[in-house]
Formats: sequence, C-alpha cells, structure tokens
Amino acid sequence: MTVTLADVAARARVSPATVSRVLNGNYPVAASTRERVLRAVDDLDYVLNGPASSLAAATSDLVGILVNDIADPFFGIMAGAAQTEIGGPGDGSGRAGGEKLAVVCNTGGSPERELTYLTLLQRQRAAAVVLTGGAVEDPAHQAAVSAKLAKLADAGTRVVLCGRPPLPDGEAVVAALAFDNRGGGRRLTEHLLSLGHRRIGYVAGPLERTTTRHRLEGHREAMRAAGLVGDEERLTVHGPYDRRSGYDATLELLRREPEVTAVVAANDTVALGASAAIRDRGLRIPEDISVAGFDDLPFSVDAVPALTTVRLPLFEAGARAGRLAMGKETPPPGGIATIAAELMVRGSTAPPRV
Amino acid sequence: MTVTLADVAARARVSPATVSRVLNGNYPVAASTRERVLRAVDDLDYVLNGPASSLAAATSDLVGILVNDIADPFFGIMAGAAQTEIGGPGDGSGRAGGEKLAVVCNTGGSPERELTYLTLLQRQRAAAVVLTGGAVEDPAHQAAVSAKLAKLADAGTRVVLCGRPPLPDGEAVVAALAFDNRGGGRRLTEHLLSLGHRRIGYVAGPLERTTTRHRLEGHREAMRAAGLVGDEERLTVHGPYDRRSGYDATLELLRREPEVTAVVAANDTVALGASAAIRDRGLRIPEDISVAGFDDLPFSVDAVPALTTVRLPLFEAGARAGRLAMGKETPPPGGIATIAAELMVRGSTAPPRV
DNA sequence: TCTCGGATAGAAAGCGCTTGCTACAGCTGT
DNA sequence: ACAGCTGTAGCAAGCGCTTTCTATCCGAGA
Repeated sequence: MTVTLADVAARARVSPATVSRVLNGNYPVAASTRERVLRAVDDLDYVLNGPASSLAAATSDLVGILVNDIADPFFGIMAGAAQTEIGGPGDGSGRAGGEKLAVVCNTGGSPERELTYLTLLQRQRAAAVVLTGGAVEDPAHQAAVSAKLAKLADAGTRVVLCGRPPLPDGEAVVAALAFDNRGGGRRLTEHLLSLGHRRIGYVAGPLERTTTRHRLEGHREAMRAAGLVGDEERLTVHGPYDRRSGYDATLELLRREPEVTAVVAANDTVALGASAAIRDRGLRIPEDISVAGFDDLPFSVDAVPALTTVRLPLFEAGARAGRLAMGKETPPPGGIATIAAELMVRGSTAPPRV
Repeated sequence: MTVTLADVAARARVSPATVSRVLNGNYPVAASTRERVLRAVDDLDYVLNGPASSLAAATSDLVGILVNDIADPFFGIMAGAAQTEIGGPGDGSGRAGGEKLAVVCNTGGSPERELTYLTLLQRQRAAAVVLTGGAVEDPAHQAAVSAKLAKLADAGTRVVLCGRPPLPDGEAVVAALAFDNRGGGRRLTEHLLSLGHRRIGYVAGPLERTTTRHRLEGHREAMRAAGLVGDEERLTVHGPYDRRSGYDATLELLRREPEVTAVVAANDTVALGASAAIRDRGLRIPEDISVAGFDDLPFSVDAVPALTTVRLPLFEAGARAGRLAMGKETPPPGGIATIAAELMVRGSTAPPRV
C-alpha cells in the first residue's frame, strides 16, 4: 500500500532512524548513505506521513491565516503576502525546513467560526497563527479569543495580529500590527472639510467591529474639531462591508439629508456602492457630491472619477506579519506596531457647489 | 502539560477508548457515561491532538483548496463558497463529524508551488482537494499534476476540479466543473460584431494557461465566422491577469492599430486597466472604443460605464465543488460538468462611430 | 600495538489516539 | 434456571515517525 519510512529504509539497507535523519537533515549522515537513502525515497515515491511526523516530533508545519472575508481583496492581499513570506513551498531557501503549509481560513466575520478555526488549528498544533482584520467587540467573544490565543501561545504556537488592534493583555501574542484607522479616518474627513464640505454623510461598516469604530471615531474627531456636532447619528448609516450595503445606505442617507455634499464610506467597496447610488439619483461625482473610501484597493484608482481614499499598505503589512509568524523578523518594541494610513486625494472629491 | 485523552479518561473514570468514542460519536455510549466524559473534557479544557488522531485513524479532516491568486476575487469568491460548503466550523448540522478544516493554498500561479502544495496536502493525508482556476499547459507539469492527483486519489483523497478543464485521463478525479470559457468568449465577440465592430483588439491573459487559450479561441472563432482573419496576431497582446497588464497591453494595442473600435479583455480586472488606458489616451468609452471583460466580478457593474462582460457563476460553482469534495452531492455523469457562461451586456459596449 | 574519541548507524521506546476484539452485565425466551 | 442476546466498556495492539541512548568502526595519539 502506501510507502512508509520502513520501506525506504529496507530498500536503502539502513535503519528507519537513518532515513528520518536524512530527511530532516538534523544529524550527521555520511554522504554515501544519504545518497542511497535519497535514491530509495525517489524510487519509491515516498511521501512523509505528516500526522505521524507531527505526532512524534510534537510540532507541525501548519500555519493558519484567519481572514474575515476571503472574497474581499482587502484580506486576499494581506493573506497572499503573508503566505508568500511563510514560504509554503519553494521559498528558494536551501532545502526543506521552511516547508510550512500556510493555509487561510475564512471566518466570514463570524465570531463562532473564528473560535472554531482557532480550536481546529490548536488541534493541529499549528506552528503559527495570523489573525487579520478587525475584531468583533463583544466582550465575551474577546475574552474567549484571548483565552484561546493564550492557550495556543503556550502550546508553542506563534500568534500574530495583522490589521487588528492589540489584545487587552498582549502577553499571548508575538506581535500586533495595527492599522491607524482612526488617524486615516480623521485625515480623510479633514480633507473634505478643507475643501469646504460641512454636511458630510458617513456610511459605516458593521457595528461592534474595531475597524468600523476606529474609522468612524476618526471621522467624528475631525467633525468635532471643525465644530460640527449634533448630527452624528442622523448622518451615519451602518451596514456590512459590501457594495450592496453602500448602495442602500447611501440612498438612505440622501433621504435623511438631501443636502449632503460628501459621502465618506467605510471602505472602497462600500464607496463603489455609494457612487452607484449617487449616480442613480442623477447626481454627479464630484460636482454634486464628493465620495471617499478607505483601503485603496487596486480597483479604486480605476473608478471614474478615481476614488479619493486612504491607503493602507496591505501587502507590506501582510508580508511583515508572515515574517513575524515565522520568526524571521524581530517584533517591534512592546510587540505593537502601528501602521500608517496615507491619504490619497483623487478625483472623486472636490469643493462643494456654492 | 498538555491534557491528553488519558487525563480525561482518568477524570471521568472510564477508559481512554470510551472517551475517544464519545468524542467521535461513532459507537454507542451510555448517556450517563457520555455526560461524565463530556464534563471532564470541559473541566480540563481538553483539545484533541489532531496529528495523533489522524495517524491512528489514517484520515484527516484537512481539505485543501488551491487557488492561483488569493488576492483576486475570482478565486476568493470560489474559495469562499467552497469553504462554506465544506463546513469548516459551524455548518449548523447536528454535531461534530463534518468538522473539516478547509484551507486555501495560494499557488501564485506557479506550477512548482502547485505541486508542492499537493505534496504537502498528501503528507497531511488531506480528505479532499479542490483545484480552482485554469491549468498551466506545459505537458510535463500536467503529467506531474495528473500523477500526483492519481496518488492522492488512491490514498483516499477526493479530488475536485473547479473552473479547470478535466484531466486527460479523468480517472483520479471525483468531478470536474469546467467553465465554458470558449463559448463565453465567442458570444462576447459575437455581441461586438453584431454591434458593427470589425477591428477588435484582444488583451489576452498569460500564455500557456487553459483559461487564456479557451477564451481567446472563442474570440477567434467568432472573428473567423465573421470572415475576419489575418490580423489575429497583431490584434492580440498577452499579459498577466492584472490591471497593470491591461493598461500596458491596451496602450500597445492602440499603438499597433489606432483604428480599433473595441477592446476585449481577458478578464474584468484587465478590462479595468484597459479602460484606464483608453481614457488616458483621451478616448471615450463606449463612444470611441467599446470595452468588454470576462467573469463579471462584483466591481464590474460599478465601472463607469458599467462593464459588458461574461458572467461566470463563481459562487455557485465553488459551492458545488465544495459539496462534491465532501461527497454531499453526486458527481455529474462522467464526472464532468460544463458551467455555462452568460453574456452581460452593459454600457461599456456600443456601436462603433461611423 | 593498544587505547580513546569522533563519527555514524541501529535499537527501541514512545508520541496520543483509534479500533478490533474480548468481557461482562442484565434480559429474554424456553 | 440456563443458554443466548443485546448493550457497554476495557484491553491492547498498533498507526508511522522521532529521538535518546547505545553499539560499532576507524584513525590517531601514546
């Protein structure tokens, strides 16, 4: 049936121990012996039994990357970058060793699924786990996640957060890379204010998520600094991070306050939906209404007009998270790094009509 | 240290065998005993050792989903849908059992990485593997993949292809869901021809990929049927499936043949780049040049003007692939199903100027 | 020539779980 | 009252690999 280490050993006329050592390259083996073993491996088309190996060695080469929505490039870009660094196959390096199996797990934004995936990864004795994207703010869930991560950590799993705020008690985590969502949100709205906008609608993400909250807080900070208070609730509509939601929410916004001169969206995808809604209402962008997004996903520059947004270095952050997970990079001081968000002013924002 | 089955058994005052059976629910256990065991599991915060379990049971709950580019929603959507069906956590069903760990592996379109991931999954004794997206057409690689899949298959792994043409010798595979790229490509170009276009440029995907070839063949079929031959090479530019490539290739196309009245892109992302290039040349869409894409990704309807494209039911196909991988759905006759591609006519195509 | 130490290879004891088989109740039917 | 069930639980043998400890072989130093 399946070829085992013993079969290889027999064919190479050595002991199983020797084959194992050749394969792991962590023990001196005479060149001639190694050669013989390698040939046998080849001849028999031998493939190591992962579970057996993990069991005996008490380690595994699985690395999990958790994302909220795999169909969203926001996560795809980070996950892809991380996976590249984690190496999976062909990281060019010498030989085996770095051969980690980087896998991405799609939680769909559901807390339960997030937890279950963590358990599954714990089962597999994952070498590392990278959590991407904003966290759900339910205290019970946060506690559960923290507890889980702590358990993972002291089972030897390296935990890295990417684009997610640090844990209350950061102990369990190798590093946390947090995006400056609040600062980005603030600068974006400041930009709009400086253009002369005063009635600014905000299409927010789902409630109870750190990303949503931070971006919104940045926005309100700027509004408040400009002395614009009182209308927060009326000019904010919440919804999921998708196009449809942006469309619907913007329609609602226009209903509540026909005089808005600018709409800020929770992210670029939502901004796309918002733009569509504005156009369907017969309004022009940016002449009648300015629109702004967040993230600077690849398609944003191709919107017409090109979308003003806040650029997050998703690829770089993902790659860095990958390296941290692999221990290829030393964690930032305190284990926490804030990733800057850069305002990208493009054609979708302009001064309001007078 | 870590809690083992034996610890749980001791605490519940039963044998390890019983604990195992309670956990797996595949053997009658008296309700009272089960209760006691479950409590012990809870008290001790026990987590099954995956590798040990897989080793002993000679199976694993890993399901691999291979994608070419995780940052591309084309793959993200399919992968997400598949993962949903595979259940991973919380598929709502009764209890454990369907608890598979669906993981997506990003090959980056590299044949070697594809192969390495397959080996890694083979190592892990994956329960199933779903390969998505077009295949590389290098014969050596195809042979290698086929061989690998055969090996996986007779190690008990269920192999499903999604959006990828069937293997030459389909034996190894549970099912192959192939997109009708050729038919879609043909209908798209027929649409353009029927509008009156004659000089149609084609921005193709990378060489040596089935998807690229099939879509291009469909296009040329239509052209030929309209009696338009001879200019194929000049009016075709190849490049990767990304925006940048679409931009550059379109510029090149306009250089080669300033009189093109329509540009067909290999996919929607490329079409976005093409549109940008056309605009940067000071031309209008669709008045001066029509543009069409392929896939109908979510953002395509939001392009301005909305993009004419070919809709591929990515979500449905991914979900079906997931179900097939789990054995929740019976394979199509012959193991092969062709997924229809539907022409979506929108604002980016119009009759050429006279 | 004899001893010692370095370099390799082998023996064997697990790693933590699953599962075929056996053991033992408590019933039923005769 | 006894054989024969059915329903539960335990025993123990692995699953295929890693790794510690031990054995061996050689050349080198004395």
